[in-house]
Amino acid sequence: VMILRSRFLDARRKRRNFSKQATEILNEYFYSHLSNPYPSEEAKEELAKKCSITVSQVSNWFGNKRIRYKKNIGKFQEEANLYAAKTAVTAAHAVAAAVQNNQTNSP
Amino acid sequence: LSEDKEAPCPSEPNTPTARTFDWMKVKRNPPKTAKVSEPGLGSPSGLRTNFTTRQLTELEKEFHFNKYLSRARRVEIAATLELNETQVKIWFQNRRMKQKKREREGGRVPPTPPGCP
DNA sequence: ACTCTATGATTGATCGGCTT
DNA sequence: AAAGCCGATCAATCATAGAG
Repeated sequence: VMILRSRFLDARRKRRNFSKQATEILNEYFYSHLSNPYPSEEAKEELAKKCSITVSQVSNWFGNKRIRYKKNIGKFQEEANLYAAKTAVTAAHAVAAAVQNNQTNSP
Repeated sequence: LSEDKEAPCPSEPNTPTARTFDWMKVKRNPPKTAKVSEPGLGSPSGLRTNFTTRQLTELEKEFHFNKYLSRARRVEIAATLELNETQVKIWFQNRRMKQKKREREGGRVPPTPPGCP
């Protein structure tokens, strides 16, 4: 029975927490998209690059975050308010800037 | 300014931030492992089946032989390992996804990157 | 040093969409 | 109409890193 556990004991063993900065970026995205925290493949790639982690790790992070968030919304209330206030506006401005930048550009 | 498009708030129209969106309400149906018409076998409970080492070893062996299973082969495997055909089918599906994920992300980087004490 | 919580990864199984 | 596959996700769990 216990030997059945030895089935794994592989990668899952040596785990490293992401850098404080990476977590910051992921949380900013999560809370600024709380209405629909499902980044597209492209968004995941971008986040992965910014965080210096793999796309799979980004997927794992969002998967865990979503499940754990809805499991106990109250526990994340503070964090939610913190990031929502800090990034919501910034995100909107970023989008506007991107659109404008896209228009004035012609490669 | 205009508001966003989504705002499914059933109750509690209050709360400045952190509203309840529908993705937070998503609930998955419990696993239907085993058939109701097949008594005495497997586990009718809606619990996640824990595959034994023997089962995993056999499945893995078969996978290396064929990435895809034929109906006949699936029936054989299922009988031998005491699993549903569905479980075997799903296992192969997940295994293929896992394989693809590895190939995609196996873009070596661990040869000599960070510390190696 | 130890107990308890936070967190990354794994995986059997589900959901929706598309193909055969 | 039905069954299989894909891609994404869920949900429970494992094992470890970190807080107290």
